[in-house]
Amino acid sequence: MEDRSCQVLFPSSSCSSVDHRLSGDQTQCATQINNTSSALPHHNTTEGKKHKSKNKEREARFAFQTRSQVDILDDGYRWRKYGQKAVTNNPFPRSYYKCTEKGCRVKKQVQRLSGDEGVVVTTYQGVHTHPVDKPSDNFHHILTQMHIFPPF
DNA sequence: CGAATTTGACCGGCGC
DNA sequence: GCGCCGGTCAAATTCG
Repeated sequence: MEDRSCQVLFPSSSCSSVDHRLSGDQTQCATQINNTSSALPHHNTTEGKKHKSKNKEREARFAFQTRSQVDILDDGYRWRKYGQKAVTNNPFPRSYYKCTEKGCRVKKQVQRLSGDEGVVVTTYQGVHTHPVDKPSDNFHHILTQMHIFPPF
């Protein structure tokens, strides 16, 4: 376990099967508000076209722990925070990020270890479809890496 | 002015 | 069936 140069193995070509990606495009979130008469700002009654279940297959997950003081590690991609929730058994909240890349629906989860606030757990979900355009030398020492495979 | 962030609400699954 | 937990969206706000 020597630190060569803070090189992180991304799930690009390591995974055995690459057919995890959808071959078409079904999963499209067309959740758009086209009803202005709705007094309720939340979810329309006429909607309900959320294809979600059916394919319980989840994208491969890649998690690794790093020692950092900031939750936001610059890996060369731009992330947009879309949520923050506190998990039980953890004094620190978990942050949810999404890749701002067009067509790239990669999600990232950042969570601090309970007890060790110096350790940050970053979990990537999905794979990037675009290459990095920025040097990701900001990576700190990777403590542990783990590949989480979908239930099936 | 646009994009990113913040925060609260709601949904969906699971456990009891 | 209800409550809990985790995850996502969406409107408002702030930053650039």
